[in-house]
Amino acid sequence: MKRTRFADWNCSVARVTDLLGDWWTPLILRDAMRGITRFDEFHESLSLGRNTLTQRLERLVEEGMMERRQYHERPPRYEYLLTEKGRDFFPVIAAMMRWGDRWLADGDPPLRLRHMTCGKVTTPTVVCSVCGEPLILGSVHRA
Amino acid sequence: MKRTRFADWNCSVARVTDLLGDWWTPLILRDAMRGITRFDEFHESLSLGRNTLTQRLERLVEEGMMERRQYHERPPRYEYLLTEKGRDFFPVIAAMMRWGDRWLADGDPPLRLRHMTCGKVTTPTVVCSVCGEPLILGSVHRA
DNA sequence: CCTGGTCAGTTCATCAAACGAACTCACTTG
DNA sequence: CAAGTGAGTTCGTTTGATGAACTGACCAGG
Repeated sequence: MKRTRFADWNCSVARVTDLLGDWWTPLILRDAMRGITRFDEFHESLSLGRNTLTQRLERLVEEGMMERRQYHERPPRYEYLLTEKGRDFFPVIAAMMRWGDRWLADGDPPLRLRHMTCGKVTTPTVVCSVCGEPLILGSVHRA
Repeated sequence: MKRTRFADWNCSVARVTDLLGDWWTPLILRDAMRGITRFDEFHESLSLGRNTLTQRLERLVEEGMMERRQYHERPPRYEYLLTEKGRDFFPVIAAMMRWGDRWLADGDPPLRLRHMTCGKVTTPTVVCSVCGEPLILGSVHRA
């Protein structure tokens, strides 16, 4: 029995989950956002099966979130770089970090972020694009 | 062989992924945020196996993201309500929607959100908590 | 030349967990 | 009584992760 697919659901969350709702893909993306590009680096960082890593990287390339760039000719060697589409997933990762820091951290969060523009230690905050107020559950409804 | 666990990783994204990075949990949370509370409603909405739904709801209760509230005594009947911890996951879902709307939608996004405070159709935006500028990959680094 | 190391996969056997159907139990309703 | 509802539980099958090993194409050094 094939795993349930959500790609055709008329719902963004379902479609995102279909693409990225597995154990490894968010972590691969996080690593890619940290600058990791090569198969071995991903493998070392995450310690997942090589077949699983291969498959996930392929999927991310297929979906246009990563591209392969050849960095060595013989033998052909590729690195995996985030596309715009892949980089644009950063706010999701940031929101996850925010939630995890608040609710799953034992003490200090594992990692603090500094916003380079204002120089301050920052907390990713999801806000309304129009008025800038933080969006919380209950403050939005279907348009 | 037991699935790799990330709960002890010193990394928020990994911990969040350990808890929520499975196929169904984000969708269950989305449905809960839409107001669904009962076992049958979840089951109907998502069409997943009843055992899988049971297990996921249990996990969410264990993790303190949902609580069971008895709404009928004989036989005992429970509904599943989001806690503060569960509601605070909304920005992650919103960020996923934002990304999905932009990159996975064929035409119009399936769902537009209206922000009740300002009354406008809104786009969830992840910003710096200090200066309010949108956070994109590359604009933050480790503090 | 050979050997060993590196890199990026590929293969394979095993097992956990999803899947989907059916079942179970305790009620309620007609 | 039978049928329906709701919330699980059980069970057999299949999928896909896991972890180890293998493979092939190089390169470097002896």
